[in-house]
Amino acid sequence: MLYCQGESSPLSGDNESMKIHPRKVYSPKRPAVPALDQGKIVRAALTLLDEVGFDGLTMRNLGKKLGIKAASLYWHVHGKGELLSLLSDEICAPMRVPDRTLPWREQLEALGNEYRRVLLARRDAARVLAGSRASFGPHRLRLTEIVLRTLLDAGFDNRDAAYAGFLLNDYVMMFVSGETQDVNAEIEDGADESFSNVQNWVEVLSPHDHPSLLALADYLSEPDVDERFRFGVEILADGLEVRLKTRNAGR
Amino acid sequence: MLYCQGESSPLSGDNESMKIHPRKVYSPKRPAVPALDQGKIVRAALTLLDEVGFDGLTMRNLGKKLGIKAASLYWHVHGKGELLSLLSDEICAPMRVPDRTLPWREQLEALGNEYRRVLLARRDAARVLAGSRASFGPHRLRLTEIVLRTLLDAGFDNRDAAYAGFLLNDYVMMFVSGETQDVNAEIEDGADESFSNVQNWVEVLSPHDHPSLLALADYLSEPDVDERFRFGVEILADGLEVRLKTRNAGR
DNA sequence: ACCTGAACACCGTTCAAGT
DNA sequence: ACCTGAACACCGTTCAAGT
Repeated sequence: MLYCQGESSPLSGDNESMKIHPRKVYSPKRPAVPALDQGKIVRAALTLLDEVGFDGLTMRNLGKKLGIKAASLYWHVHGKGELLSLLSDEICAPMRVPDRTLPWREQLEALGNEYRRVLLARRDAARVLAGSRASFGPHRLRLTEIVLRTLLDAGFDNRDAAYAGFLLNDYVMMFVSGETQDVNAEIEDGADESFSNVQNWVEVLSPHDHPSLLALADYLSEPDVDERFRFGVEILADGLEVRLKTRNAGR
Repeated sequence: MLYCQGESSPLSGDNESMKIHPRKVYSPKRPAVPALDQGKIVRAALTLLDEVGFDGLTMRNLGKKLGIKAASLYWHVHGKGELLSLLSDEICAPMRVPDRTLPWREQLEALGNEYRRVLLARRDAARVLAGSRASFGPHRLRLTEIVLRTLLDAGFDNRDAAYAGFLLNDYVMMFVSGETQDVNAEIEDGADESFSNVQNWVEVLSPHDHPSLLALADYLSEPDVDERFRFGVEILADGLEVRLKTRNAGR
């Protein structure tokens, strides 16, 4: 098996520990267990995200989904920013980790593939991650720790390992952002005004000004995204390998 | 000189051609020359962007800046989406192009540097580009044409050239997005709750769970962004060079 | 043809007030 | 402690009406 499962998030479980004694001796007018908690909010936000996408993920819609007023959310969460950070971390929770005994190159490629898989699993995940602040949730910390460890084990020095970690992270994020962005959203309009369409795109461009663009049109219209992703990972890995070799030859 | 200046945008000039005869024989109650046009809107939007940033760039603020009602904008522009696309292209207008006689590697590096320079020149430029649709404005077409031409001239086949073009574009975009994002926005609060601060960041992490993260803390807090950018470009170029050599050796 | 007034259907966030 | 009502200060966009 290529991957090892990371420890499962507390959110993934049913959080039964809080429900062992649902009604205590307290005055039962108000339930001792509050209706809302951060876990419930995050879980509801995730399913809402899958249903309506990033633009539909609003505090008000989330309140509606939970059957409460949007204002109530602010008791458990500082604001939408914090919610997005929590979501970012939760989205990365199912991230599996490659076998440590594999060569560093394969580990790195596996990490890239897994990261992409996890981001594609949830709707608009890349936008959520991009919209949230720096990543200090436990799952993302675990992830970057493993990336950096892999690079250090491979023989990179501190500086190169840190930068390479950024690079891999940035590449996957950007790639998924790009492939997720709906360029195909203007097909509903029957109007022939679909300018940015890839269909007539080629016919509009002048072969005098844009010969290369036209020559490469087949590949610019994204016939095989997976292939393009693999290409990028390979370039990165090759580049890093060069770096590693010249470094070691130098000393 | 390393760069050649691209043809200047019509927006950069004063658009005097429209003002030669400001008052025609028409009934002068309403000016024959309309108060608004797309060029004026885009130019005003750019200066507004520099003043208030991406979040402040709203249709209503833009209308205020132009001394008109926001609704009037929709006569000249389909919506905010189109405005962002126009801005994207205009932001890329000052992009200079490297000398074609240089080796492809240096041309590529120069293109990366120039692209970053242009994006850093305007406030929140990366967010504008990311927020807008696929890039089919004249300036961005010119830019990608040159990138692809450089790669084709270097000897890459169509597929690799196309993918490598994506890769370079994505890298620079993502890098600038990252370095532009204000992680330093929480300093105003005197509260010791600044969790995502890089200051106490190191003290909070357990050395048992995150040894690599702690070991690389110096470089993760971005001491030298320029250096990190150069690192990434170098890795990409090295990776592409490997690709090119193995391809040519294979046939 | 070009611009305005006025509205529609939303946002995130705050805060006194309830229980 | 936890949730609601009601407001504040915004958004993008539409569209009949003015000139």
